[in-house]
Amino acid sequence: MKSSEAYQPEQLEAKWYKYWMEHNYFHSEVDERKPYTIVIPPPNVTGELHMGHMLNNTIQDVLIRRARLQGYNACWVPGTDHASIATEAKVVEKLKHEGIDKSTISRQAFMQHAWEWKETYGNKILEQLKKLGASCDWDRVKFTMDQDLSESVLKVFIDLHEKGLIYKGTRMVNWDPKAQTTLSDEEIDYTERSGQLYYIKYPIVGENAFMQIATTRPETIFGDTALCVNPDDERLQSFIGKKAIVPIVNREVEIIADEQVNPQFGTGCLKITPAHAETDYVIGKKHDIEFIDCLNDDGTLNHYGQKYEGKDRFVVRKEFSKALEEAGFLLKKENYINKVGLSERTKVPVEPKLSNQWFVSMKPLVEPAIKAVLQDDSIKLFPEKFKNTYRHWLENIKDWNISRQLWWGHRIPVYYYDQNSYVVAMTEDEALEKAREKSGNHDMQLDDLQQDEDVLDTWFSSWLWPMSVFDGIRYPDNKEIAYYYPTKDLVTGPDILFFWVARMIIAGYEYRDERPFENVYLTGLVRDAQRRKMSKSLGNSPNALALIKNFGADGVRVGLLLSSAAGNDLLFEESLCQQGKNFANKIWNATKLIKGLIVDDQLEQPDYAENALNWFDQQFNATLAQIEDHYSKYRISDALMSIYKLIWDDFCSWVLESIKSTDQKIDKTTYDRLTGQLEKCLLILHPFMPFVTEDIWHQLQNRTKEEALIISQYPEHGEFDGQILQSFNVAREIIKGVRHLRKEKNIGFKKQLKLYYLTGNNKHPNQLNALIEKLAATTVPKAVDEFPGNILSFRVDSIEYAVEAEGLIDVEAEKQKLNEELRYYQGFLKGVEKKLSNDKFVQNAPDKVVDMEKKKKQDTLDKIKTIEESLSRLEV
RNA sequence: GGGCGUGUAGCUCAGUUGGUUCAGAGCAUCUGGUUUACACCCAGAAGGUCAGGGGUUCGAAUCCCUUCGCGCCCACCA
Repeated sequence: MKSSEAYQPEQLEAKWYKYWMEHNYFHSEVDERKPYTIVIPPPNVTGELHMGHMLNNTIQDVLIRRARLQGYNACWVPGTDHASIATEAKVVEKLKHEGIDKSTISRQAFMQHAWEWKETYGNKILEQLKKLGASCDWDRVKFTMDQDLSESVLKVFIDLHEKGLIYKGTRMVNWDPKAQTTLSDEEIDYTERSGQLYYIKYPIVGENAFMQIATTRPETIFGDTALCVNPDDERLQSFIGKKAIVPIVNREVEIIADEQVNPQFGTGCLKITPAHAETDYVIGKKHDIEFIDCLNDDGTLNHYGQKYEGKDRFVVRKEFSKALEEAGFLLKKENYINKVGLSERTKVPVEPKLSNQWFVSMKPLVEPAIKAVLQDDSIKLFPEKFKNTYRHWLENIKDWNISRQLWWGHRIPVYYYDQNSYVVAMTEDEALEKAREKSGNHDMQLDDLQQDEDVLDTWFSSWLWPMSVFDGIRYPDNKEIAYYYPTKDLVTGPDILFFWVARMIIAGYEYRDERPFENVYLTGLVRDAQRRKMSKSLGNSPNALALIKNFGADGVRVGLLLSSAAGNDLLFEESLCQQGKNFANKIWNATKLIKGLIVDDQLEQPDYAENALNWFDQQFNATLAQIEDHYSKYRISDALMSIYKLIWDDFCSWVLESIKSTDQKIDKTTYDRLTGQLEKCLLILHPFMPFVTEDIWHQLQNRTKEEALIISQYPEHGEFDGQILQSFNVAREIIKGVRHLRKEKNIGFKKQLKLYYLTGNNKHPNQLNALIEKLAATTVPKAVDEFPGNILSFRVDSIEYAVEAEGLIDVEAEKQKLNEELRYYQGFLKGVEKKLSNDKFVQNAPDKVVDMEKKKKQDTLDKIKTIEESLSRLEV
């Protein structure tokens, strides 16, 4: 059966991946070659391969495989991120299923469960990457909580602390009541939610009057400690300095004034809840207002909530607003759309909360990061448009809250020896030593030390990744970091430009005084055909492994890359992968054709074969130059498209069709050159489709393991002969012209046609006659002074060609067609002449452009002439 | 609210400093084709007022203004 001979990726891919691994081709060690390093954006250790990973890692693999072929010492370091909050959430969930509540077990016990989880599931995503063909150096797998990386993290914490850049402070932070930890600003998604704006009366003390306030969060009324109006608000000025009573709570609070209050919004009067809102906090601080925190860490109300104590904030909102209404304090409710910050991980609304946390002062660190990207281009962003976002963030950078109230992660290396005094140290022993010295109490014991309960933000380890994977933090002078750093390319999504990319740059300059990478390729998001984000809840995210199974890794890789310019979102459809798979099949079959040829030493090389092969050599070089240009601009999909067309159109449709013979016999010269050309195609395609190319590479010749494609040599792009390309284009147009006539007049391909062209025009590529004869199925193009009677003509450039067409000519139709053509060119000529007779044009336009216009005029005149001649022939 | 970006064929996008015959590619579509690499294919064709309007210029998809549409980032008003 034919179908069984089609390309079957599944077993082949497994076979070749194993082969590469067995021969250690992915492994890199320091040597005298130039390094080309990529560190993987470490996926979450809990993660599973999704479309975003596929895209992103395919691009990295393309870059690293190409570098390897170009003779660089290519090193792609894989690894995973401990992802503290995400992983901890999963482990908590798992324990819950087993009937274990996190709060009932010790930190130590929890960590044991978490590590078990990591050991069991942590390598899943890396195994999936192998299926995709990722040529990572698997001897170098790193995990952000490995011993060496953890020590690096602590070392940096200690160092920054010594530099005075880490401090502990009370700030309004984002609190996730479900995970019960703080979040950084970047870990919050704002979404619009329809809620209600409650208008509430606050009676004035000693008067029969009241203030109106508008709030979306009546449950925070228990924390109200002031009311505030704008000092310039004439309507409300008279209330300033008076006291109001918080309804139901019955607390007397002062009415103060501050410019921050917007008189236009709501009632113009703001209730101040300093412990539960950013603005209120600022105003509260400024006016020295009492802080009342009425919420528990889990989002329920505390004793300040009176009878609502223990109830969730949203339950209280409902119940308490009802109570206000019943007591006559609620004036009205309005529907109101406001933006609510949701925790990225747990999806619950974030609660602003006053909290004592660790921070990094960022301002003193950012200068080199601004310079590198925005001034001297030592780090390039692709696409460039992200520079703006990057600039904006860095120039307005805020201090980084790095403490998280979690267990899974790097525990903060701070040890308290009394309420307010602490030391920072790598180990307990070191801490003890320092604490004894600092306190003067030399009898202090380990038990007297209390380590900070919090762990560090995940990104506090990720920002060191390009250095820590080579152990460049602990040992700044080690050979590996000196060799592999700075890395070459970073491929990641724009969503973590601040989280991660910018911070890596900051850390790179702070700790090595050097950029962590040269180029940052920011991929777009993978969306579905309706432009929706891929998500589990929508169920629109295809299963990555199933895709690979259906279309082959090569097919999926190509499918993803064909339509994904840097920074552009990718609208994923399976048909893209189908296109990729079809391409693999195409090359597979081209190989089958070539392998099926029978070399006959007696045969001479036919002219048409030489024509085609000569042309393809030039075409290959010209295309390769284009491809290199695309790569240099990180236009990966354009590079792929160029290769796709080179192989499919140029090699298969033109070269193979040219050399094909009915008896499958072929001369040695042609055969050798043909396989050579296919091999060059395989080399440049290999980064995109590693499996099928490696397989064919070995099919074409019996190669030793040292000759594997993956470590072979990338072709240099040489000069190319424009003349050869130009002549071939003319020949190709002639062939297409004949084919077009055949189609139009319904002339079968098997009928050989007599082909003429008018003498007097010496541009016809005589040397390609054999090729034309073969591919257009005509006689050898014959130069004549005048065409014979019954012909159909067409023009290539300004050369007129004709095939004999006895009995096929509809004179009227031909005339009509020619007249249409004539009208078009006459109009065109008019335009050109008008331009040329415009003095201003001739004066102002560069000579080159004017000459071009003159040539245009001449060409058009020539064309008109031939058309008129054709017409006059028809008149006879 | 502040900032950035974007609108080109049915879809996804190229289109360098304004200047070749510049309006392009891939996919999808239409027409014809199958004993001999591939129907996961071959050959041929059709598709656009470059979002609308105005301006600068000898010349505008490209530069400027404006209207409309879309997207992203930042800050957030209780």
